[in-house]
Amino acid sequence: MSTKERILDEALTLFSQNGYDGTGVEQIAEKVGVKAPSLYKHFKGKEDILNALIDNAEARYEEFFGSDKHIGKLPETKEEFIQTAIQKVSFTMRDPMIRKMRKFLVREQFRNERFAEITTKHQLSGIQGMYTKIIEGMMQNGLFKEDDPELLATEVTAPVALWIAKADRQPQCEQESMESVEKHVRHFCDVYMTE
Amino acid sequence: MSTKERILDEALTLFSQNGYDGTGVEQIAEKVGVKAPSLYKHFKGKEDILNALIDNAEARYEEFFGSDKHIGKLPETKEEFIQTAIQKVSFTMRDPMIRKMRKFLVREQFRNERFAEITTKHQLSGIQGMYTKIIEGMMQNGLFKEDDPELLATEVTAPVALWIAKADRQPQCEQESMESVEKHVRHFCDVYMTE
DNA sequence: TAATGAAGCTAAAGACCATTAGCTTTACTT
DNA sequence: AAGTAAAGCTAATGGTCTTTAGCTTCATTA
Repeated sequence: MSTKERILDEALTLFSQNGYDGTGVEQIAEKVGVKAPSLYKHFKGKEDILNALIDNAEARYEEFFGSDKHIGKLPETKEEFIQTAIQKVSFTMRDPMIRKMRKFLVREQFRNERFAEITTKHQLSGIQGMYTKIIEGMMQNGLFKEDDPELLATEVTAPVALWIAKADRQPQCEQESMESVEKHVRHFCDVYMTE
Repeated sequence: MSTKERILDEALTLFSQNGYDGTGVEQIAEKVGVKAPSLYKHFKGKEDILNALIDNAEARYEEFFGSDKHIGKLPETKEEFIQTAIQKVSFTMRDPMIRKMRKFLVREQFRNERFAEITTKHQLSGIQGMYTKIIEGMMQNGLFKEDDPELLATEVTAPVALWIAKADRQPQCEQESMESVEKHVRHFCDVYMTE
């Protein structure tokens, strides 16, 4: 990993922990194993690092949710739907990179319009759009009762988003959150899926 | 309003806009109409202001959700449930004080455990607890089908929380969010309420 | 081999910021 | 009327933080 990438990596870690204003360039440099002025060989300034990170966040979004590839094959049974859903949540909640990115966006979402938009994309449009398509497909296959797929996508993903946010704040609740998620998803399936 | 209260008021406004680290004591003083050193006649330091604000947030939570008073009388029809729900959301989304408090907590939730806990209370326990009791009561009155009231409370409140968060980030979406809320609540009632 | 440019370093400038010291005013109390 | 305490002010201190200037090293290339 190049120094430039290492700077971005450590900056993201620190920004997600202490926020942009709460992080000094010296801290970033120290984590990278370099003195602060050396950062300026790679970035024009502190804000340039921030902008590079948000560029990455946007690119990551496009890469992940830009095409329909990430949907994969549609679940064919209720249990398969539940299992893949839980597994996705567990991964999203625990993966260090995704976790850092999420906390970073939550912290900096009010900085300007661009941050706001990208946060909405990551937090709402992306995952809800994905589940809209999955449910739509499964509806056509007769696995879901006829209903508005977008509405159902919101209803299944929104509680999950709140529990993930809680686990980000209070990591000791991670297990508890996962249990709530499973209970919720099962209930959702009982209500909206066909037998 | 006393100077001390005015300081807290302006500090909350600025902290919700620019964050704690992004706000200088001089800015607070200027909004109050006073020079920065005068703040120290009322608070021991900048962090003391922050702590007073979080004390207020906690007190406000206890006052509002501590007793069951805030539940009021149970809705007696589907339409009444929908109307009161929408009205509560509209108020919560638009009231300037509540909005500032919410943005403040979202921004500072990772500062320490106390902030994390109070944010969870405001964002999850409070409103979900309220709806758990409302739905529970209405279930006993035969207006809701038999189900787990806590689960239903989560399912009706979580999407609302996400739309409110979106409207905080992107105020131009406020109307759109309210429409989504209404659509969602109506769908929720169609599914879980008796005829 | 000489030249070049990338990437590091030290030292320091310059801005900003929270806080303190010490003075003044004002209002209330005795 | 004298005393006192609250609440404001100016000036300044000490610290931190971002950024720049200028030097060194080293690898690559002409």
